[in-house]
Amino acid sequence: MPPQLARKSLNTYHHGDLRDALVQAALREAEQGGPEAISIKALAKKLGVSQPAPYRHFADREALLAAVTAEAFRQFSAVLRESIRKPSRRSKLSRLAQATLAFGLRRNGTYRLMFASRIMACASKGSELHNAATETFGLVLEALEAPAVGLLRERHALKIWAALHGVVMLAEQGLLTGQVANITREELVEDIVEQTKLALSVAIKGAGGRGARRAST
Amino acid sequence: MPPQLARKSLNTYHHGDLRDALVQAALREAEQGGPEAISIKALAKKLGVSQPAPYRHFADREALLAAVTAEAFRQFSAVLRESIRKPSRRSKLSRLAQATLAFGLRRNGTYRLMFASRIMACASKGSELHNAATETFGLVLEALEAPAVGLLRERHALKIWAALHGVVMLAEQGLLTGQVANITREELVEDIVEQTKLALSVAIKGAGGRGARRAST
DNA sequence: CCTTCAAGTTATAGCATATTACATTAGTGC
DNA sequence: GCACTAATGTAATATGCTATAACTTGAAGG
Repeated sequence: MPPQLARKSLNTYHHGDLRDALVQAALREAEQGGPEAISIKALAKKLGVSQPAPYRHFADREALLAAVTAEAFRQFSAVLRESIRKPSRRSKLSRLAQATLAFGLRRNGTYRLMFASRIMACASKGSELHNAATETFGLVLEALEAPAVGLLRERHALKIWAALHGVVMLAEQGLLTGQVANITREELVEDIVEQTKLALSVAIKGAGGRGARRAST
Repeated sequence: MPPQLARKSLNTYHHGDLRDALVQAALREAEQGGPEAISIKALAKKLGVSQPAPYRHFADREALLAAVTAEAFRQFSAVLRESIRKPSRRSKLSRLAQATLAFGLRRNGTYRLMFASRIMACASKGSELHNAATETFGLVLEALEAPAVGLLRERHALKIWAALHGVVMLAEQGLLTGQVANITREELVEDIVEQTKLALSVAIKGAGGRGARRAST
């Protein structure tokens, strides 16, 4: 069932739910060609409306991209949440990390929409987009499942979050393959997971009951 | 001295060195607004030539971006090389890591050109661009200055390379600020450096003379 | 019924990429 | 010196995208 048939009636002048249809169609476009593949004109044509019609729902292309990116974050969150939900012999952190890698590679266009476009940088703090992104990060915190206090835990969540992000981006750019080592991306991610666990355990032991300011010195 | 005056004579029909002037001017543009700020038309106007003139030197916009990105990598390499050259009480790895962060934030447009655009992904293996990027990664390997064998060393270089990359990107997107912790980006980077050193030392001890397949299990 | 408003439409302006055909200059062989 | 040729520039133009302005349609409420 094509989405444009989801309009209220078949011969209407009005589309019915153009706003949502635009977001969904744009997400499909981004899936293939990334953020730059999203074209207002092309979307309008595909949905059978005139070019200026989308501007009734979004002030400009940026606004559409923001909405699409927020939706992408929600889908990403759902995938991550699912990865840490069901029990497994592997740790939550490992599952979330591998799920992140898989999402970043298989749905790379969507991933780039979230992390490699200028949209997030422009999102204000309370915006729908910023909230969706923050919620995603919350899942990393959850997956860490460490007996660490808030600050230490968040610190390590940030580190592994950044590292995973870096692996996905570099892998997609061909900067990981073709090196001396024939290490797979999955192995590298698993390595990062182990390294995080190690560092966290050392930090907990080292900091003890102190203020947990630093792991070294 | 404006760069367009570097032409061979003042009243010539031909520019003299349009190709290089385009790359330099484009890099300046990217410095401000990132890859998307590079416009063939605007560059031509700024350099005082007609719009199609640049197409004599670059097949299309992509080709220009590739050349500009390669130049950006060379500049990035120079900065990193300088950071690990002069002696200091801080470790080479720490200096390179902080230099990467500083470059990524202060010259973010250039940084995004290198790491957040689709150009690298399209670069073939022997291309000027790919070579420039690979050389940059070589500096990370060099900065690691560990008594580790090639494979283990490269593995950890990849991990810290990815993590630094992730920190820069997330920081620029505002996904690091506004969390519970008031940790600065510099502290986070230093933390990553320490974590890498820790993991590397453990891996060396743990793997010993074995094949160094894994750090765990 | 008929007013009103949200959500469409056509028409158009402006800007960017890229191509084609033509013009000019620099360098080379004679 | 001079003609030829290749490199490098120009003008004109086609195409595609964003965005705005002015007009039209249809549904919903008084």
